[in-house]
Amino acid sequence: MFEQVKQTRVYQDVVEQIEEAILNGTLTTGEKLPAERELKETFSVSRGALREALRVLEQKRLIDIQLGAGGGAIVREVTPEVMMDGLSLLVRSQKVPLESLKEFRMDIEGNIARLAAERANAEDVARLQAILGLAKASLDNQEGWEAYVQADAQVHMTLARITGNTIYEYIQTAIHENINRYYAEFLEHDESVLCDHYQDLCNIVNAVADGDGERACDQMRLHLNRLGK
Amino acid sequence: MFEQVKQTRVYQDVVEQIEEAILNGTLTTGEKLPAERELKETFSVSRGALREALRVLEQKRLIDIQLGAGGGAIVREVTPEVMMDGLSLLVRSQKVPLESLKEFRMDIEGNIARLAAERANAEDVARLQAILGLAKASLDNQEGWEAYVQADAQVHMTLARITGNTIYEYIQTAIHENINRYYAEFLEHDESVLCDHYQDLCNIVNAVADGDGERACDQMRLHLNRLGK
DNA sequence: ATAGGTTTAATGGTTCAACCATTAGCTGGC
DNA sequence: GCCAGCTAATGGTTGAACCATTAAACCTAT
Repeated sequence: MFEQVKQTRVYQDVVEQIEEAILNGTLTTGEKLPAERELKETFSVSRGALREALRVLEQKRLIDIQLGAGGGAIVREVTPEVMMDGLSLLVRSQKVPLESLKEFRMDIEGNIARLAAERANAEDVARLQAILGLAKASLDNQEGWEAYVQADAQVHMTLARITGNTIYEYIQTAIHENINRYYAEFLEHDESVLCDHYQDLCNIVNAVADGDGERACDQMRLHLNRLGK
Repeated sequence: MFEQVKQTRVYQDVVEQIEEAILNGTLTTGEKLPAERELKETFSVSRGALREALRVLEQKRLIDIQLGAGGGAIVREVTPEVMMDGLSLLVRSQKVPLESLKEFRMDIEGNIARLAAERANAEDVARLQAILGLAKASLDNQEGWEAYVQADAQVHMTLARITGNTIYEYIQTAIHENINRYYAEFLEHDESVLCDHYQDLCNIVNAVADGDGERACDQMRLHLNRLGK
């Protein structure tokens, strides 16, 4: 019947007010909030409490804070980037079974590949093939895996961008920044493995070029499944 | 060639040290950190700076803070829950095209339905059918849409749980807490709409009962597509 | 007049000290 | 043995002071 009285902390109230103002558009991207010493009067809180609130908003990627005269809190643009921290923590904590992460990744990147295949135009395909060219060159010239890994990442990122859905773009970034970097360390560098890997990428890009979403999805999943061991 | 010198703030250093300790297991779930007045000595920072660090860690869901004697910061378990805040901000900001959100949701929930169909045992199916029974009853008895909406949410959540992948479970929660709640307000309450909606749920559950992943996925996507308008 | 340095003031970053509010545990009286 | 009240530990909050960084105003020498 009754709810537990929630513990109120003044900084939380400040966070909620500013957050609400940002999300509902009262505060717009790029706008500068008043100085701390002014804000603390507005909210009638101490500077310490206000600063705790600003720390939280900064952590949420809702504001940036600039130092010096004329500095202060500036409202950031809200983008799917805000989803990256969570996934990053999840991976780094290793509290979630690797299988679950792998499954999630295969589903996400499979969908990305499918959508990319359905939506890629000639220019997109050309860009993908150019990246493949670089990858092939770095393999042939024995430039080592450094350049190759970079090319691989670019293929994945480009596919995400082709979908035109920024959510996928940022999730792909988060995956690369976390999961993939982890695997990359254990990736064997011998030639046959890299060649298989390269062939996978070719298969995916070819499917995209053909506009065959299902095949692109399947090839991507095969590719990731092989990596995951 | 050179990198921009990053601005160092003492609280950030404290955050990183504690975060690292939590993620690498030096600090384990449930463990209690020393009192603020002790921690500030350990890190050689002021209590204000330390508290800013604790606010950030709290926001990241890495610690809980208890009040009173014997209170203090307690290390939380890291779960996919940490991903919810980002998605929540994204939806509330309305800065991301509804189409993108809808597409993302259809892909995620489609995958959930497919996995659930592939993995559901007899008990799972029985649970789903029981929920459908409640939904049907609330429709027949004209109990209004309140009970029905709740049953609908339970179907989605149960499917996510059946996948056995906690990432999907939490993403589904985030979706329900944000996207779905938004749509629910605009859902028409007239009988024919609700009946169509109910029929969708039946189709999905039937596909799951048959172990037909593809059909479950398709039905789920159809269902969501109809809602999105 | 302009280039270049210097001063000034605004502003975030940090610290310290004090006090309040909540809570767990102890203590003493019944 | 139990309950009331006291005590101390601990997070919550405040105010004041000072430091570090930055932008803008202000000189000064050529």
